Amino acid sequence: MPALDDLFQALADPTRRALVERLVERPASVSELARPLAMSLPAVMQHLQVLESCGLVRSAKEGRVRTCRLEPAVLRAAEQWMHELRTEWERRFDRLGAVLARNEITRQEEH
Amino acid sequence: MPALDDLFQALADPTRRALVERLVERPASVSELARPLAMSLPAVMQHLQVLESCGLVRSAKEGRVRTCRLEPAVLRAAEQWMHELRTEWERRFDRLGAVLARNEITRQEEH
DNA sequence: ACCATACTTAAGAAATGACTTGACTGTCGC
DNA sequence: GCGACAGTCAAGTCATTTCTTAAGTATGGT
Repeated sequence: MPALDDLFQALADPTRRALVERLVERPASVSELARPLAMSLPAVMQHLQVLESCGLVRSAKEGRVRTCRLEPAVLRAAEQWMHELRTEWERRFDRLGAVLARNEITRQEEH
Repeated sequence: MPALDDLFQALADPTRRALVERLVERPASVSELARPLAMSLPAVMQHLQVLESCGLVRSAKEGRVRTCRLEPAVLRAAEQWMHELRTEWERRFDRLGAVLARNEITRQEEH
């Protein structure tokens, strides 16, 4: 699933996670997003492009200011991938535990 | 949070996600994991090292075979990060919706 | 002892990622 | 019109990632 590639890749960078955490509060312009970050404006733009191309962020330009907003639908996909993985693992793990417990009982009964 | 850096970075690669999805079923040896993959064994080892160094996978060597198993605790951290982000966003979004609706009513009452 | 199995290590090629600076392009306010 | 502001484009640099091949180390079976 190449969508997950891009999403996880996007979230792997601390600057981009900071942008996302900032955007969760409210939409913001590019320079507003750049202000607290210790890097050039083009660098921030590149991060925003990554976030936008994986669908996490939408932006629109009005006059000379581009406003960015979060699009959480994609987050849900990743959240679900991890959730299914983890619950499936726990399901198998519990079953394994049950098997081990049963063997333990059986072994005791053999004496 | 550098732990999230490493975890998301690890999950951004489709080969590594495939390894994780394979390991969710049951523990496996290195060559067992490598068999279905179209790449050399050292490449698979490197992927496993990435998974191990972010805490997603544990492995132990017995005789000449190294057995790898999944460690889902770290998954939970990422799952939670995304979940909190998304629910916080939805909370703010709902509140915004309420404000807009109230303004709409107010505007209608003005007529 | 000998050979195959199961990794392990090291070194290097090719592609990608995360920045930088410098030069531009549009808007806004006066 | 003109300067400042908000953003954009284009190179170019440096580090990291992903994969390769080749050679080496244990371990297990006979």
